[in-house]
Amino acid sequence: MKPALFSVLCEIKEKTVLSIRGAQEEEPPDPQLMRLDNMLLAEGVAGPEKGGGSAAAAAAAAGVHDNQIEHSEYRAKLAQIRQIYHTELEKYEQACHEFTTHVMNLLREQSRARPITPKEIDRMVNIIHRKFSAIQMQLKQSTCEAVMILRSRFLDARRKRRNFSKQATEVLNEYFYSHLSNPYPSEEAKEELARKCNITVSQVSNWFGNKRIRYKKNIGKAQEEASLYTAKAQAAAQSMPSGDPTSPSEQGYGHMSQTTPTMIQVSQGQMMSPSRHSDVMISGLQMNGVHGEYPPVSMVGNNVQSQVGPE
DNA sequence: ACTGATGATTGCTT
DNA sequence: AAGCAATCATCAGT
Repeated sequence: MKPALFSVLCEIKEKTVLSIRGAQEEEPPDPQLMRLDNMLLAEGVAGPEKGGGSAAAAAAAAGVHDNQIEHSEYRAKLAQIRQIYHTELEKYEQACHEFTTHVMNLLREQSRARPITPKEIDRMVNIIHRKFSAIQMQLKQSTCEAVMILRSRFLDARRKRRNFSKQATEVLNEYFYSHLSNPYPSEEAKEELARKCNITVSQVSNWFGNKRIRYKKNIGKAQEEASLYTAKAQAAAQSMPSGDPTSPSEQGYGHMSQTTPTMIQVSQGQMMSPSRHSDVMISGLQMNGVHGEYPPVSMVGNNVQSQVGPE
């Protein structure tokens, strides 16, 4: 009768609500879904709160270096995605719940006109669930994609490299050209350079690797640059007060006598630590020289994916 | 949009 | 393990 039916409905309703939040705990352990869930969990998008946002904000506020800034930016974006993901998820759960209730009411009314078996109800509810699970799946999918894009954009240094600051290039070039006969800095020298330039040792290694090969490939052009730096080094070594400290302007070369500094030219790199005092250069933070914002990775609409923007 | 410069990665050699 | 050579992907000036 009616009371019986009503209680059945209620029971189903409860089950519904419970099972929504654990779609993957249901029977079909959809491998795809599990993959998505695992990834979201691994990225910290799903799962328990982890004070991500505030930590990122704190890191951003605390100054620090390029890498860390980017990292914190990345985490901030991730937190954003996470939040949207959760609100969306909640929205879906709510909608599912409401819809189920609605259908229940409908069925209940129908039950006055014709007998409705619990099986039928079950079927209906299942259909609804499947629909909403599909939506959830989609949400998870696009969240995953958004995270992946974010990762590749922020964490893969190669995809988003920045040129070194002018001072850093200056320091590296000075070392390179004053050690042209043997442009292979030792581990300690690399560390020193890394410290001076505010980059990592492996970046120094990369730089010298690139420099050596590119110098070799185009000695003609490099020579001009070389003469510039050797002249600078000499000036610095002798601390010549007369001639102006040379115009540091990198592309100002051209005149400069043909000192043709080949790989052997510069005798011994004894004038190593010198110079670098000469020019003013951009004394401020090096990061204001480079571009500021990446593709607007903010604001997320309904679709989490829009979070990372096009490209 | 195109192009040269440049930092990073990959695969190979020594 | 370090370096070289080729290549990728982005930067930055035009």
